[in-house]
Amino acid sequence: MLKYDDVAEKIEHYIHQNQLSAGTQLKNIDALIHQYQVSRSTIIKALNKLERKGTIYQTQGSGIFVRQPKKSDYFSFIESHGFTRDLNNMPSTTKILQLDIIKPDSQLCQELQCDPSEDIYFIKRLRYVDNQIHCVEQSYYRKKMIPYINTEIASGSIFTYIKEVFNINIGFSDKYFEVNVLNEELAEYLSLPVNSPALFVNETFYTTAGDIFDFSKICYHFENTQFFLQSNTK
Amino acid sequence: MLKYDDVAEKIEHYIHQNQLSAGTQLKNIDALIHQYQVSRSTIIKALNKLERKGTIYQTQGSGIFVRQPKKSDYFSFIESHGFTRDLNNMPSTTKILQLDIIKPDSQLCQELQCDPSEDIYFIKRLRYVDNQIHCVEQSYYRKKMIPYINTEIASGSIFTYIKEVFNINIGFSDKYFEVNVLNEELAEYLSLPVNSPALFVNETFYTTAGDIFDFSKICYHFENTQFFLQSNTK
DNA sequence: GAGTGGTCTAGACCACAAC
DNA sequence: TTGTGGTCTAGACCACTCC
Repeated sequence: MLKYDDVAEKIEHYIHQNQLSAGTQLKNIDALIHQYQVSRSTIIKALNKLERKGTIYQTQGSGIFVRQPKKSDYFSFIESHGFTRDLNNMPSTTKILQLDIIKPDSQLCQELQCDPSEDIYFIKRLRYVDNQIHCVEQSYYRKKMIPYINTEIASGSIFTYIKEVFNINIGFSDKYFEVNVLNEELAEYLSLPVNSPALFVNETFYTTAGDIFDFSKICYHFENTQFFLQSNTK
Repeated sequence: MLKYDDVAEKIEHYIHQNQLSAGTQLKNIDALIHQYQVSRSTIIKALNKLERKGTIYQTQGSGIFVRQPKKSDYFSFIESHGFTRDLNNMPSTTKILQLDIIKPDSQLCQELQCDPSEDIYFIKRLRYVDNQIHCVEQSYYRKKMIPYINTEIASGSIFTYIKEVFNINIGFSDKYFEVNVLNEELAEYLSLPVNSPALFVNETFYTTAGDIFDFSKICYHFENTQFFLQSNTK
Protein backbone atom coordinates (compact mmCIF):
# COMPACT_ATOMS: atom_id res chain seq x y z
CA MET A 1 0.00 0.00 0.00
CA LEU A 2 1.43 3.31 -1.05
CA LYS A 3 1.52 5.91 1.67
CA TYR A 4 -0.01 8.68 -0.41
CA ASP A 5 -2.87 6.43 -1.51
CA ASP A 6 -3.42 5.48 2.10
CA VAL A 7 -3.50 9.12 3.24
CA ALA A 8 -5.78 10.09 0.33
CA GLU A 9 -8.24 7.35 1.24
CA LYS A 10 -8.24 8.37 4.89
CA ILE A 11 -8.88 12.01 4.11
CA GLU A 12 -11.67 11.08 1.70
CA HIS A 13 -13.15 8.74 4.29
CA TYR A 14 -13.00 11.50 6.88
CA ILE A 15 -14.91 13.86 4.55
CA HIS A 16 -17.62 11.31 3.82
CA GLN A 17 -17.99 10.09 7.37
CA ASN A 18 -18.43 13.60 8.72
CA GLN A 19 -20.59 14.56 5.73
CA LEU A 20 -18.60 17.75 5.24
CA SER A 21 -20.36 20.09 2.83
CA ALA A 22 -18.82 21.92 -0.12
CA GLY A 23 -16.56 24.75 0.97
CA THR A 24 -15.70 23.27 4.36
CA GLN A 25 -12.05 23.93 5.15
CA LEU A 26 -9.79 21.03 6.07
CA LYS A 27 -6.76 21.16 8.35
CA ASN A 28 -3.65 22.74 6.93
CA ILE A 29 -0.74 20.78 5.57
CA ASP A 30 1.40 20.93 8.72
CA ALA A 31 -1.48 19.54 10.76
CA LEU A 32 -2.00 16.76 8.23
CA ILE A 33 1.72 15.93 8.34
CA HIS A 34 1.47 15.57 12.11
CA GLN A 35 -1.79 13.61 11.95
CA TYR A 36 -0.70 11.04 9.37
CA GLN A 37 3.01 11.00 10.27
CA VAL A 38 4.27 11.31 6.72
CA SER A 39 6.40 13.86 4.93
CA ARG A 40 5.16 17.08 3.40
CA SER A 41 5.62 15.75 -0.13
CA THR A 42 3.49 12.71 0.61
CA ILE A 43 0.66 14.84 1.98
CA ILE A 44 0.84 17.09 -1.06
CA LYS A 45 0.78 14.11 -3.41
CA ALA A 46 -2.27 12.72 -1.63
CA LEU A 47 -4.04 16.10 -1.79
CA ASN A 48 -3.25 16.53 -5.48
CA LYS A 49 -4.71 13.13 -6.17
CA LEU A 50 -7.92 14.06 -4.37
CA GLU A 51 -7.99 17.37 -6.21
CA ARG A 52 -7.78 15.68 -9.61
CA LYS A 53 -10.42 13.24 -8.50
CA GLY A 54 -12.72 16.16 -7.67
CA THR A 55 -12.97 15.55 -3.93
CA ILE A 56 -11.28 18.75 -2.78
CA TYR A 57 -9.79 21.97 -4.10
CA GLN A 58 -6.73 23.79 -2.86
CA THR A 59 -6.13 27.52 -2.95
CA GLN A 60 -2.62 28.78 -2.44
CA GLY A 61 -2.45 31.15 0.50
CA SER A 62 -5.91 30.20 1.66
CA GLY A 63 -6.48 26.55 2.41
CA ILE A 64 -7.86 23.15 1.45
CA PHE A 65 -11.60 22.85 0.94
CA VAL A 66 -14.21 20.20 0.24
CA ARG A 67 -15.63 20.22 -3.28
CA GLN A 68 -19.26 19.65 -4.24
CA PRO A 69 -19.91 15.96 -4.85
CA LYS A 70 -21.51 14.99 -8.13
CA LYS A 71 -25.23 14.56 -8.37
CA SER A 72 -26.29 10.95 -8.07
CA ASP A 73 -27.81 9.13 -11.04
CA TYR A 74 -25.14 10.57 -13.30
CA PHE A 75 -22.46 8.42 -14.85
CA SER A 76 -18.86 9.44 -14.59
CA PHE A 77 -17.88 9.78 -18.21
CA ILE A 78 -14.26 8.88 -17.64
CA GLU A 79 -14.92 5.64 -15.80
CA SER A 80 -17.91 4.52 -17.81
CA HIS A 81 -16.23 1.37 -19.06
CA GLY A 82 -14.70 0.29 -15.76
CA PHE A 83 -18.31 -0.15 -15.06
CA THR A 84 -18.84 -2.35 -12.08
CA ARG A 85 -16.66 -0.24 -9.83
CA ASP A 86 -18.20 3.13 -9.31
CA LEU A 87 -21.85 3.25 -10.21
CA ASN A 88 -23.54 4.70 -7.16
CA ASN A 89 -24.08 1.15 -5.95
CA MET A 90 -26.78 0.70 -8.53
CA PRO A 91 -27.29 -2.89 -9.62
CA SER A 92 -26.01 -3.54 -13.11
CA THR A 93 -26.53 -6.57 -15.30
CA THR A 94 -25.35 -7.65 -18.71
CA LYS A 95 -26.96 -9.58 -21.54
CA ILE A 96 -24.68 -11.17 -24.12
CA LEU A 97 -25.97 -10.69 -27.65
CA GLN A 98 -23.04 -12.21 -29.48
CA LEU A 99 -19.62 -13.69 -28.79
CA ASP A 100 -17.47 -14.76 -31.72
CA ILE A 101 -13.92 -15.06 -32.89
CA ILE A 102 -13.49 -13.09 -36.09
CA LYS A 103 -10.84 -11.81 -38.47
CA PRO A 104 -10.56 -8.01 -38.50
CA ASP A 105 -11.38 -5.97 -41.59
CA SER A 106 -9.02 -3.23 -42.67
CA GLN A 107 -10.64 -0.56 -40.53
CA LEU A 108 -10.55 -2.70 -37.41
CA CYS A 109 -6.90 -3.57 -38.11
CA GLN A 110 -6.17 0.12 -38.00
CA GLU A 111 -8.11 0.67 -34.79
CA LEU A 112 -6.43 -2.26 -33.04
CA GLN A 113 -3.11 -1.77 -34.79
CA CYS A 114 -3.04 -5.47 -35.53
CA ASP A 115 -2.46 -7.86 -38.42
CA PRO A 116 -5.43 -9.01 -40.63
CA SER A 117 -4.61 -12.63 -39.72
CA GLU A 118 -4.97 -12.10 -35.97
CA ASP A 119 -7.92 -13.64 -34.14
CA ILE A 120 -10.22 -11.12 -32.53
CA TYR A 121 -12.91 -11.70 -29.93
CA PHE A 122 -16.05 -9.85 -30.95
CA ILE A 123 -18.48 -9.32 -28.08
CA LYS A 124 -21.81 -7.58 -28.33
CA ARG A 125 -23.47 -6.82 -25.01
CA LEU A 126 -26.52 -5.04 -23.73
CA ARG A 127 -25.98 -3.39 -20.38
CA TYR A 128 -28.62 -2.57 -17.81
CA VAL A 129 -28.29 -0.34 -14.77
CA ASP A 130 -30.99 -0.24 -12.14
CA ASN A 131 -33.08 -2.44 -14.45
CA GLN A 132 -33.02 0.13 -17.24
CA ILE A 133 -31.30 -0.28 -20.57
CA HIS A 134 -28.08 1.67 -20.42
CA CYS A 135 -26.14 0.94 -23.60
CA VAL A 136 -25.19 -1.46 -26.36
CA GLU A 137 -21.53 -2.24 -26.46
CA GLN A 138 -19.58 -3.83 -29.30
CA SER A 139 -16.07 -4.74 -28.21
CA TYR A 140 -13.09 -6.19 -30.03
CA TYR A 141 -10.37 -7.88 -27.99
CA ARG A 142 -7.14 -9.18 -29.42
CA LYS A 143 -7.00 -12.94 -28.73
CA LYS A 144 -3.23 -12.67 -28.90
CA MET A 145 -3.41 -10.71 -25.66
CA ILE A 146 -6.57 -12.09 -24.10
CA PRO A 147 -6.41 -15.81 -25.02
CA TYR A 148 -9.77 -16.84 -23.64
CA ILE A 149 -13.22 -15.35 -23.04
CA ASN A 150 -16.53 -17.18 -22.67
CA THR A 151 -20.08 -15.98 -22.15
CA GLU A 152 -19.86 -16.36 -18.40
CA ILE A 153 -16.79 -14.15 -18.24
CA ALA A 154 -18.33 -11.65 -20.65
CA SER A 155 -21.39 -11.41 -18.42
CA GLY A 156 -19.27 -9.84 -15.71
CA SER A 157 -16.49 -7.28 -15.80
CA ILE A 158 -14.16 -8.29 -18.62
CA PHE A 159 -11.60 -5.74 -17.45
CA THR A 160 -11.45 -7.23 -13.96
CA TYR A 161 -11.08 -10.70 -15.48
CA ILE A 162 -8.27 -9.59 -17.78
CA LYS A 163 -6.44 -7.94 -14.95
CA GLU A 164 -6.74 -10.81 -12.50
CA VAL A 165 -6.17 -13.73 -14.86
CA PHE A 166 -3.71 -12.36 -17.40
CA ASN A 167 -2.24 -9.59 -15.28
CA ILE A 168 -2.95 -7.06 -18.00
CA ASN A 169 -3.45 -3.58 -16.61
CA ILE A 170 -5.21 -0.82 -18.44
CA GLY A 171 -2.96 2.20 -18.71
CA PHE A 172 -4.88 4.76 -20.73
CA SER A 173 -7.54 5.19 -23.37
CA ASP A 174 -8.58 7.44 -26.26
CA LYS A 175 -12.26 8.24 -26.48
CA TYR A 176 -13.91 9.73 -29.59
CA PHE A 177 -17.59 10.51 -29.49
CA GLU A 178 -20.42 12.12 -31.35
CA VAL A 179 -24.19 12.41 -31.35
CA ASN A 180 -26.36 10.88 -34.04
CA VAL A 181 -29.55 8.92 -34.63
CA LEU A 182 -30.15 5.21 -34.12
CA ASN A 183 -30.32 2.78 -37.02
CA GLU A 184 -32.80 -0.09 -36.97
CA GLU A 185 -30.54 -2.62 -35.34
CA LEU A 186 -29.41 -0.44 -32.44
CA ALA A 187 -32.89 1.00 -31.96
CA GLU A 188 -34.25 -2.48 -31.48
CA TYR A 189 -31.58 -3.36 -28.92
CA LEU A 190 -32.29 -0.20 -26.95
CA SER A 191 -36.08 -0.51 -27.32
CA LEU A 192 -36.25 2.94 -28.83
CA PRO A 193 -37.78 4.21 -32.09
CA VAL A 194 -35.53 4.31 -35.13
CA ASN A 195 -33.89 7.74 -35.49
CA SER A 196 -33.91 8.39 -31.75
CA PRO A 197 -30.91 10.46 -30.67
CA ALA A 198 -27.95 8.68 -29.11
CA LEU A 199 -24.39 9.17 -27.93
CA PHE A 200 -21.87 7.06 -29.86
CA VAL A 201 -18.49 6.49 -28.26
CA ASN A 202 -15.47 4.82 -29.86
CA GLU A 203 -12.80 4.00 -27.33
CA THR A 204 -9.36 2.46 -27.70
CA PHE A 205 -7.81 0.89 -24.60
CA TYR A 206 -4.09 0.55 -24.03
CA THR A 207 -2.18 -1.51 -21.47
CA THR A 208 0.25 0.21 -19.15
CA ALA A 209 2.91 -0.94 -21.60
CA GLY A 210 1.22 1.02 -24.39
CA ASP A 211 -0.26 -1.92 -26.34
CA ILE A 212 -3.82 -1.79 -27.63
CA PHE A 213 -5.88 -4.70 -26.36
CA ASP A 214 -9.47 -3.50 -26.85
CA PHE A 215 -11.47 -1.31 -29.19
CA SER A 216 -15.09 -0.70 -28.22
CA LYS A 217 -18.06 1.03 -29.78
CA ILE A 218 -20.73 1.99 -27.29
CA CYS A 219 -24.14 3.45 -28.00
CA TYR A 220 -25.99 4.92 -25.02
CA HIS A 221 -29.74 5.07 -24.36
CA PHE A 222 -30.43 8.81 -24.32
CA GLU A 223 -33.28 8.72 -21.84
CA ASN A 224 -31.60 6.49 -19.28
CA THR A 225 -28.14 7.97 -19.33
CA GLN A 226 -26.84 11.31 -18.14
CA PHE A 227 -23.16 11.98 -17.75
CA PHE A 228 -20.90 13.89 -15.45
CA LEU A 229 -17.36 15.18 -15.80
CA GLN A 230 -15.23 17.18 -13.38
CA SER A 231 -12.44 19.32 -14.77
CA ASN A 232 -9.45 21.04 -13.21
CA THR A 233 -7.09 23.66 -14.47
CA LYS A 234 -4.31 22.05 -12.42
CA MET B 1 8.04 30.52 -15.01
CA LEU B 2 7.91 27.31 -13.05
CA LYS B 3 10.74 24.91 -13.75
CA TYR B 4 8.55 21.85 -14.24
CA ASP B 5 6.31 23.75 -16.67
CA ASP B 6 9.38 24.89 -18.54
CA VAL B 7 10.76 21.36 -18.77
CA ALA B 8 7.36 19.95 -19.78
CA GLU B 9 7.07 22.49 -22.59
CA LYS B 10 10.56 21.75 -23.81
CA ILE B 11 9.98 18.01 -23.89
CA GLU B 12 6.68 18.49 -25.70
CA HIS B 13 8.32 20.85 -28.16
CA TYR B 14 11.06 18.30 -28.76
CA ILE B 15 8.46 15.62 -29.55
CA HIS B 16 6.57 17.84 -31.98
CA GLN B 17 9.63 19.26 -33.67
CA ASN B 18 11.08 15.82 -34.35
CA GLN B 19 7.63 14.46 -35.20
CA LEU B 20 8.19 11.45 -32.97
CA SER B 21 5.55 8.79 -33.60
CA ALA B 22 3.54 6.92 -30.97
CA GLY B 23 5.62 4.41 -29.05
CA THR B 24 8.93 6.19 -29.58
CA GLN B 25 11.00 5.95 -26.43
CA LEU B 26 12.39 9.10 -24.85
CA LYS B 27 15.58 9.43 -22.83
CA ASN B 28 15.50 8.05 -19.32
CA ILE B 29 15.08 10.20 -16.23
CA ASP B 30 18.76 10.48 -15.37
CA ALA B 31 19.52 11.70 -18.88
CA LEU B 32 16.70 14.25 -18.65
CA ILE B 33 18.04 15.44 -15.28
CA HIS B 34 21.41 16.03 -16.89
CA GLN B 35 19.93 17.64 -20.00
CA TYR B 36 17.66 20.12 -18.24
CA GLN B 37 19.79 20.59 -15.11
CA VAL B 38 16.94 20.18 -12.63
CA SER B 39 16.29 17.72 -9.84
CA ARG B 40 14.77 14.31 -10.22
CA SER B 41 11.49 15.44 -8.62
CA THR B 42 11.12 18.29 -11.08
CA ILE B 43 11.61 15.99 -14.06
CA ILE B 44 9.07 13.56 -12.65
CA LYS B 45 6.59 16.34 -12.06
CA ALA B 46 7.03 17.56 -15.64
CA LEU B 47 6.58 14.02 -16.99
CA ASN B 48 3.47 13.42 -14.90
CA LYS B 49 1.98 16.60 -16.24
CA LEU B 50 2.62 15.50 -19.81
CA GLU B 51 1.21 12.08 -19.00
CA ARG B 52 -2.05 13.54 -17.68
CA LYS B 53 -2.18 15.78 -20.73
CA GLY B 54 -1.92 12.72 -22.96
CA THR B 55 1.41 13.56 -24.58
CA ILE B 56 3.40 10.62 -23.20
CA TYR B 57 3.01 7.49 -21.13
CA GLN B 58 5.41 6.06 -18.61
CA THR B 59 5.93 2.41 -17.77
CA GLN B 60 7.75 1.52 -14.61
CA GLY B 61 10.76 -0.62 -15.33
CA SER B 62 10.55 0.08 -19.04
CA GLY B 63 10.67 3.70 -20.09
CA ILE B 64 8.98 6.87 -21.24
CA PHE B 65 7.13 6.79 -24.57
CA VAL B 66 5.32 9.12 -26.94
CA ARG B 67 1.56 8.71 -26.98
CA GLN B 68 -0.68 8.87 -30.06
CA PRO B 69 -1.83 12.43 -30.69
CA LYS B 70 -5.53 13.01 -31.07
CA LYS B 71 -7.11 13.04 -34.49
CA SER B 72 -7.56 16.54 -35.83
CA ASP B 73 -11.05 17.99 -36.33
CA TYR B 74 -12.08 16.67 -32.93
CA PHE B 75 -12.78 18.97 -30.03
CA SER B 76 -11.16 18.34 -26.69
CA PHE B 77 -14.16 17.85 -24.46
CA ILE B 78 -12.45 19.13 -21.34
CA GLU B 79 -11.29 22.40 -22.85
CA SER B 80 -14.31 23.07 -25.00
CA HIS B 81 -15.24 26.27 -23.22
CA GLY B 82 -11.77 27.82 -23.05
CA PHE B 83 -12.41 27.92 -26.69
CA THR B 84 -10.07 30.27 -28.45
CA ARG B 85 -6.97 28.60 -27.05
CA ASP B 86 -6.64 25.12 -28.41
CA LEU B 87 -8.75 24.52 -31.45
CA ASN B 88 -6.38 23.10 -34.03
CA ASN B 89 -5.80 26.65 -35.22
CA MET B 90 -9.20 26.65 -36.85
CA PRO B 91 -10.76 30.08 -37.19
CA SER B 92 -13.63 30.62 -34.77
CA THR B 93 -16.15 33.42 -34.68
CA THR B 94 -19.01 34.38 -32.42
CA LYS B 95 -22.39 35.95 -33.04
CA ILE B 96 -24.13 37.58 -30.09
CA LEU B 97 -27.83 36.73 -30.01
CA GLN B 98 -28.66 38.40 -26.73
CA LEU B 99 -26.94 40.26 -23.88
CA ASP B 100 -29.04 41.36 -20.91
CA ILE B 101 -28.90 41.92 -17.21
CA ILE B 102 -31.54 39.77 -15.52
CA LYS B 103 -32.69 38.60 -12.11
CA PRO B 104 -32.26 34.85 -11.59
CA ASP B 105 -35.22 32.54 -11.11
CA SER B 106 -35.12 29.99 -8.32
CA GLN B 107 -33.44 27.31 -10.41
CA LEU B 108 -30.71 29.66 -11.60
CA CYS B 109 -30.17 30.83 -8.01
CA GLN B 110 -29.45 27.25 -7.12
CA GLU B 111 -27.08 26.72 -10.04
CA LEU B 112 -25.16 29.92 -9.31
CA GLN B 113 -25.56 29.64 -5.55
CA CYS B 114 -26.61 33.28 -5.47
CA ASP B 115 -29.34 35.53 -4.05
CA PRO B 116 -32.52 36.22 -6.11
CA SER B 117 -31.76 39.95 -5.91
CA GLU B 118 -28.34 39.64 -7.56
CA ASP B 119 -27.83 41.03 -11.06
CA ILE B 120 -26.89 38.39 -13.61
CA TYR B 121 -25.48 38.87 -17.10
CA PHE B 122 -27.35 36.66 -19.53
CA ILE B 123 -25.48 36.08 -22.77
CA LYS B 124 -26.70 34.00 -25.67
CA ARG B 125 -24.12 33.31 -28.35
CA LEU B 126 -23.84 31.33 -31.55
CA ARG B 127 -20.37 29.96 -32.12
CA TYR B 128 -18.80 29.06 -35.45
CA VAL B 129 -15.65 27.08 -36.09
CA ASP B 130 -14.13 26.90 -39.53
CA ASN B 131 -17.24 28.73 -40.81
CA GLN B 132 -19.55 25.98 -39.58
CA ILE B 133 -22.08 26.34 -36.80
CA HIS B 134 -20.62 24.72 -33.73
CA CYS B 135 -22.97 25.42 -30.82
CA VAL B 136 -25.46 27.72 -29.12
CA GLU B 137 -24.32 28.85 -25.70
CA GLN B 138 -26.44 30.43 -22.99
CA SER B 139 -24.29 31.76 -20.18
CA TYR B 140 -25.08 33.37 -16.86
CA TYR B 141 -22.38 35.47 -15.18
CA ARG B 142 -22.72 37.00 -11.73
CA LYS B 143 -22.41 40.78 -12.11
CA LYS B 144 -21.20 40.88 -8.51
CA MET B 145 -18.05 39.12 -9.69
CA ILE B 146 -17.84 40.30 -13.30
CA PRO B 147 -19.02 43.94 -13.07
CA TYR B 148 -19.02 44.74 -16.78
CA ILE B 149 -19.52 42.95 -20.10
CA ASN B 150 -20.53 44.45 -23.43
CA THR B 151 -21.18 42.94 -26.86
CA GLU B 152 -17.64 43.60 -28.01
CA ILE B 153 -16.19 41.72 -25.05
CA ALA B 154 -18.72 38.91 -25.46
CA SER B 155 -17.69 38.53 -29.09
CA GLY B 156 -14.26 37.36 -27.97
CA SER B 157 -13.14 35.09 -25.18
CA ILE B 158 -15.02 36.12 -22.06
CA PHE B 159 -12.80 33.93 -19.92
CA THR B 160 -9.65 35.67 -21.14
CA TYR B 161 -11.27 39.04 -20.49
CA ILE B 162 -12.31 38.05 -16.97
CA LYS B 163 -8.87 36.80 -16.18
CA GLU B 164 -6.99 39.78 -17.53
CA VAL B 165 -9.27 42.58 -16.36
CA PHE B 166 -10.63 41.28 -13.06
CA ASN B 167 -7.86 38.82 -12.23
CA ILE B 168 -10.40 36.05 -11.76
CA ASN B 169 -8.94 32.65 -12.49
CA ILE B 170 -11.00 29.59 -13.31
CA GLY B 171 -10.15 26.81 -10.90
CA PHE B 172 -12.45 23.94 -11.78
CA SER B 173 -15.81 23.07 -13.30
CA ASP B 174 -18.64 20.55 -13.07
CA LYS B 175 -20.05 19.36 -16.38
CA TYR B 176 -23.38 17.51 -16.68
CA PHE B 177 -24.48 16.38 -20.10
CA GLU B 178 -27.04 14.36 -21.96
CA VAL B 179 -28.34 13.71 -25.46
CA ASN B 180 -31.76 14.82 -26.61
CA VAL B 181 -33.64 16.40 -29.51
CA LEU B 182 -33.74 20.06 -30.51
CA ASN B 183 -36.74 22.26 -29.79
CA GLU B 184 -37.87 24.86 -32.32
CA GLU B 185 -35.81 27.71 -30.96
CA LEU B 186 -32.49 25.86 -30.80
CA ALA B 187 -33.11 24.12 -34.11
CA GLU B 188 -33.48 27.48 -35.80
CA TYR B 189 -30.26 28.79 -34.30
CA LEU B 190 -28.35 25.72 -35.44
CA SER B 191 -30.06 25.63 -38.86
CA LEU B 192 -31.19 22.06 -38.24
CA PRO B 193 -34.63 20.44 -38.41
CA VAL B 194 -36.67 20.34 -35.22
CA ASN B 195 -36.07 17.08 -33.31
CA SER B 196 -32.55 16.70 -34.64
CA PRO B 197 -30.27 15.01 -32.08
CA ALA B 198 -27.95 17.18 -30.01
CA LEU B 199 -25.57 17.13 -27.09
CA PHE B 200 -26.68 19.34 -24.19
CA VAL B 201 -24.07 20.36 -21.64
CA ASN B 202 -24.66 22.22 -18.38
CA GLU B 203 -21.46 23.47 -16.85
CA THR B 204 -20.74 25.32 -13.62
CA PHE B 205 -17.47 27.22 -13.40
CA TYR B 206 -15.67 27.97 -10.16
CA THR B 207 -12.81 30.38 -9.44
CA THR B 208 -9.62 29.07 -7.88
CA ALA B 209 -11.10 30.31 -4.59
CA GLY B 210 -14.10 28.02 -5.05
CA ASP B 211 -16.71 30.66 -5.93
CA ILE B 212 -19.16 30.09 -8.77
CA PHE B 213 -18.98 32.86 -11.36
CA ASP B 214 -20.58 31.27 -14.43
CA PHE B 215 -23.23 28.74 -15.30
CA SER B 216 -23.55 27.84 -18.98
CA LYS B 217 -25.87 25.72 -21.08
CA ILE B 218 -24.40 24.66 -24.38
CA CYS B 219 -26.11 22.85 -27.22
CA TYR B 220 -23.84 21.39 -29.92
CA HIS B 221 -24.52 20.91 -33.63
CA PHE B 222 -24.34 17.14 -34.03
CA GLU B 223 -23.05 17.11 -37.59
CA ASN B 224 -20.31 19.67 -37.09
CA THR B 225 -18.98 18.55 -33.75
CA GLN B 226 -17.09 15.45 -32.73
CA PHE B 227 -15.36 15.17 -29.39
CA PHE B 228 -12.25 13.65 -27.96
CA LEU B 229 -11.20 12.71 -24.45
CA GLN B 230 -8.01 11.09 -23.21
CA SER B 231 -8.12 9.14 -19.96
CA ASN B 232 -5.47 7.83 -17.61
CA THR B 233 -5.54 5.36 -14.78
CA LYS B 234 -2.85 7.41 -13.04
C1' DG C 1 21.21 -8.68 -12.77
C1' DA C 2 21.01 -4.34 -15.05
C1' DG C 3 18.19 -0.66 -16.17
C1' DT C 4 14.17 2.06 -15.53
C1' DG C 5 10.40 4.52 -13.41
C1' DG C 6 8.16 5.47 -8.67
C1' DT C 7 8.04 6.54 -3.67
C1' DC C 8 9.42 8.92 0.29
C1' DT C 9 12.05 11.93 3.14
C1' DA C 10 13.77 16.55 5.45
C1' DG C 11 14.25 20.87 4.74
C1' DA C 12 14.88 25.44 2.34
C1' DC C 13 12.54 28.82 0.04
C1' DC C 14 8.72 31.03 -2.90
C1' DA C 15 3.92 32.91 -3.92
C1' DC C 16 -0.38 34.02 -2.85
C1' DA C 17 -4.56 35.34 0.41
C1' DA C 18 -6.51 37.40 4.26
C1' DC C 19 -6.37 40.34 7.83
C1' DT D 1 2.52 40.55 8.70
C1' DT D 2 1.11 35.99 9.22
C1' DG D 3 -0.54 31.78 7.57
C1' DT D 4 -1.28 29.03 3.80
C1' DG D 5 -0.30 26.07 -0.23
C1' DG D 6 3.44 25.30 -3.93
C1' DT D 7 8.17 24.58 -5.74
C1' DC D 8 12.55 22.61 -5.71
C1' DT D 9 16.43 20.08 -4.10
C1' DA D 10 19.65 15.82 -3.05
C1' DG D 11 19.58 11.51 -2.01
C1' DA D 12 18.03 6.88 -0.27
C1' DC D 13 15.45 3.14 -1.39
C1' DC D 14 11.57 0.40 -3.69
C1' DA D 15 9.18 -1.99 -7.72
C1' DC D 16 8.84 -3.28 -12.05
C1' DT D 17 10.55 -4.95 -16.93
C1' DC D 18 13.44 -7.22 -19.82
C1' DC D 19 17.32 -9.74 -21.12
